[in-house]
Amino acid sequence: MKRKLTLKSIAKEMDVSISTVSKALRDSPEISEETREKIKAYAKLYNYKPNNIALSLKNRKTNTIGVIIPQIVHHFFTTVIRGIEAEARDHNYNVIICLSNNDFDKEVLNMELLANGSTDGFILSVSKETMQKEDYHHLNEVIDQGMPVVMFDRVVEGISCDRVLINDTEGAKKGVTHMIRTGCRKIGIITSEDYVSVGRLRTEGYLDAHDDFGIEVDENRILKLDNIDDLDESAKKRIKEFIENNELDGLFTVNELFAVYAARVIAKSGKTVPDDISIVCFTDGELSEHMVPSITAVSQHGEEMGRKAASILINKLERPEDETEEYGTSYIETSLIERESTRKLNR
Amino acid sequence: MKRKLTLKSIAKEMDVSISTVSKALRDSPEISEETREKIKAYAKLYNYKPNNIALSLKNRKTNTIGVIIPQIVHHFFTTVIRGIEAEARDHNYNVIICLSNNDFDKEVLNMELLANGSTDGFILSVSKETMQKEDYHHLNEVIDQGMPVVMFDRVVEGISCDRVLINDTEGAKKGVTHMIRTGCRKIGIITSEDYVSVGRLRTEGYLDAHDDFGIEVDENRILKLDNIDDLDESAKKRIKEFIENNELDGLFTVNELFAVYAARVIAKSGKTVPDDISIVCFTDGELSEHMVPSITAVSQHGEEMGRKAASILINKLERPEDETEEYGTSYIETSLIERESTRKLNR
DNA sequence: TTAACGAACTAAATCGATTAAGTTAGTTAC
DNA sequence: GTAACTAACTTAATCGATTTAGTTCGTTAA
Repeated sequence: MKRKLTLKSIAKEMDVSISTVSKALRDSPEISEETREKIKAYAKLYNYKPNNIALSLKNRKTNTIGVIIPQIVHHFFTTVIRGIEAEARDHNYNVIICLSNNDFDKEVLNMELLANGSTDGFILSVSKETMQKEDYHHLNEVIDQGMPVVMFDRVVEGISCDRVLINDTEGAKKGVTHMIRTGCRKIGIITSEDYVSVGRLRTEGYLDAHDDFGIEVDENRILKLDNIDDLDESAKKRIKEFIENNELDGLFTVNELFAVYAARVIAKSGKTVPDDISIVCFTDGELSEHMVPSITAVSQHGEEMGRKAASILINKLERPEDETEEYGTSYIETSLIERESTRKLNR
Repeated sequence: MKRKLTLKSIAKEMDVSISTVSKALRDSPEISEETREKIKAYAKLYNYKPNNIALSLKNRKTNTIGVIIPQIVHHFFTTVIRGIEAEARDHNYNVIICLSNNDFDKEVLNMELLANGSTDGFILSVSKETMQKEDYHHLNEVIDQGMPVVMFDRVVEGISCDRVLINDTEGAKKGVTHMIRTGCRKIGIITSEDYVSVGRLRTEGYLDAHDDFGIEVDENRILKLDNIDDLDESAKKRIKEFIENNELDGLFTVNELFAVYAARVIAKSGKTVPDDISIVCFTDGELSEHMVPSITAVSQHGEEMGRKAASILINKLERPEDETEEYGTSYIETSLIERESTRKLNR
């Protein structure tokens, strides 16, 4: 086992001072050509790499972005991370990912941990528990210390930070409009209670689409579930009843899981998709792509979202003196991915 | 914006030396009860937290585990990460996740980055490109510097490190045996070329199961694809032909994607699952769970695997003087999750 | 009376890097 | 001949923490 090279060890070996080594490696004109070349050759030969920890301490800059997300298992988040990673790499930043598992305490813990010198800023999607508690002291604390924060997807109001969102209303409207255009007139929606922002906004899009075509909305065709993240037994039961008790010819769901389970209920009831009933879901993931029939989906463009969030954060980090105290909200456009669960549009 | 507290700023404020503050906060008996309490009260009031970077530099220990994985989009990896996180948290370690995107250069880059002071050790699953290149200099380098490494799932030989694997052969055997027991006699397998270790081992399990029951294996029923990670067009084509040209009553696949696509081909051909043909796949994920019909799967117990890998690594980190140079391989048992794609066993 | 001791601190080294502020020796200018 | 200048270094401060090795002063023992 060989010990890692340091400036000190090189200096000793080459019989010069530490600063000479440092300057030589950074091509300072203060050091003679000859000495410079000699030191650089030695460093290269033994593969010297500066210690990042020491650099971070000295520079009070880590060049690292902290990402805190509720769960990684969601395909959407993995695409967002990919976007963040890509943008970060382009600007020489590293990315540290921490999972909150939708747990408030863990979110706080992770932030405190990373805030103590490990990162320069944060990109985060707040956990469900945090939203319910409405306790944002940990966010305010890091912001107060001068660390920029960018929230995405699940954002809360009243925090001094930038936001990146998808246009939920517009996206839902696109999906529902597509069903209307392809002949559906009795479209149901499986969404969340209004206190979950994405649920509320997507429900709005559903209503907007109907409005545009002058179609009356039947309140019975709106199912609001508590939990938008999981598909538990009670949700399954309510979805089953909802589909059995409504004569639907179209169904919009705010996530993939609801759509997949609904498709299962529909298949068992002997109806076919899309002939008897069309399905469109929010979120483009593996499930909707691979199901039989595959499900038409409103894509959230997670990668683009990640890139955007990272780009905003890095921008703030690079010019910290732009303390204009101005925060913006960026919207990522959605797009409809037509698959087998909807009829073809006759143009 | 308020600046972060440091020992220095506290010392100045309280008119004592830095070391007094440090000692007081660590409850050293060298400091009088009175001073200690005063300093601790102040630190608590203003929420002092030591700077991790400074601690890491001083202690030459980061208490951080670096995790390098090919892709996060795989449900399996997300479960492994959850296990690593859980075990790490229990032992006061942090986890940094880096994605290699199956790219050799990125794997090397990530390792070098993290090795320069950011982590104490590594848990990794090598990228496909690395396996093909058989270039492990980056692994040997960090190991040479005294950083312990634990490989999981996709491991390579000839590296001085511990390994955590699932019992691939046993798992495949379980799946195939289940089909044989439920009456299948013409079972096909969609696997990878033998150079991908998991593919080779799972094929072995398939053969073993047949052996046990004295059933002859027809070579035509074995399909070996190049790429086990994606389902590209050429893979789709070969799977389609494979199923159409074989009179199968059972199908085992080494991943979910192959199974899902096969199910689609089978459905289109008018046959039904499991009545005409049973399906079992390796890897328990969201796809197999939610498909209609849902697919019986060999679960890899990713979380357990992550915990095990982290536990081994942390153990090495905590007692570095156990330089016995002995490395072991741990196996995680698989289990069969019976779903709708196989017939029920008559007991 | 004074050496010895201990309580309660402080000073300084250290981790590994960067960099402003010296230092030394040789060259140039007048 | 010497002041001024410069090339090529070195010293030392700094980032924020810990820790070993002092320091100071009051108390105790002989």
